[in-house]
Amino acid sequence: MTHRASAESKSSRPGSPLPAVADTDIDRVRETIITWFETAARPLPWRDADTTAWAVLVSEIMSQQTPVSRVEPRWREWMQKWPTPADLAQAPTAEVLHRWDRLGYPRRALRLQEAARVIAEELDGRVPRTAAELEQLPGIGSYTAAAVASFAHGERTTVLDTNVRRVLIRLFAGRDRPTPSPSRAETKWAAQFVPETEHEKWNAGVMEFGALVCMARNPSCESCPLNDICAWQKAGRPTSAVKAKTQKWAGTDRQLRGAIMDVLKSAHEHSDGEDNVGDVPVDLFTASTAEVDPKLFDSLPSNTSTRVERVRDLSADADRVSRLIDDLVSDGLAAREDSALRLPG
DNA sequence: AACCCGGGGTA
DNA sequence: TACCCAGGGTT
Repeated sequence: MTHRASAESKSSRPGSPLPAVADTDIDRVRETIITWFETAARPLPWRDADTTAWAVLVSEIMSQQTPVSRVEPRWREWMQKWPTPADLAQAPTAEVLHRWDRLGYPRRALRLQEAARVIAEELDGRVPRTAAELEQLPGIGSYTAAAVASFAHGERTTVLDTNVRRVLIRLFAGRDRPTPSPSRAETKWAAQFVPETEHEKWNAGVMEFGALVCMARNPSCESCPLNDICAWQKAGRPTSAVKAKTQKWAGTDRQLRGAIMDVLKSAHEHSDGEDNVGDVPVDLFTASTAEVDPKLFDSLPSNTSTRVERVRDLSADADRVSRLIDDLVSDGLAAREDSALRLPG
């Protein structure tokens, strides 16, 4: 009980109040989560004791909005190819995007390289140690800064990802899911759970608990070691009336852009060690979508034709394709001089 | 606060 | 189909 109550006013609208939490419950939850984590944690490679801060940072960027199972193989390849910030800083951007593969949100790869350049060129190759400093780097927001500071450097931060938010909201607010984005009040509220010692175990543990027990969809409440104090359980596990709105995908620029990136990466892969690809894929797009010499496909990988057809299927409008390609160039996703669009040879 | 940014697995 | 996933950035 006590004076902890005031972290929340009536500010966070749809979610309503974050309740005061009794000290006994805080102790119970900390102890339970940390104990559970010590036996149930997945053996993720970036949790190994000898993992560098840089490698931890890469794992966190890759994991943004991306399931861990898909990240692991890419992360292993990256860390073998570019073990230090200086290595990634010097890599051709086209190759960086290619090795990002299909993890999604390729801007993350660009920003990771930008961050690598800042670290290599301005910070003497050292990953910043505090969350405040980390957050100054491109592509690193409040979550990633807190996570890297905690997991790589042992700083006592409040790591608040979607898992942590869901676990705490269920346990103490009795709701099934958190609001779309955390308020400052929620971050402050969540901070009270982070213990003085073993804070890395808490941060990693409560995240893991959300991923393996208190999942968004079919949570394992039957085997949950905290279901006796869970406010959501006591309330009968109600579901939110308001459903999160999901973005359209089919037919959007987003889908078309992804298809274009797919072709560019395919062509880049084929261009390794050769010099005959040039900017053919771009010509395929910017030329009339109605008429393309089939011989152009001869110099490309066998599946490029299929990929280009996919782009055509998504848009019969050549201007739209051109515009998206221009956007990709201006966004740096296909830098002309750096070679994703104008392919290396 | 609202919106944009990929892609794949799953119910 | 809709939802979910170790979020961040822009307007």
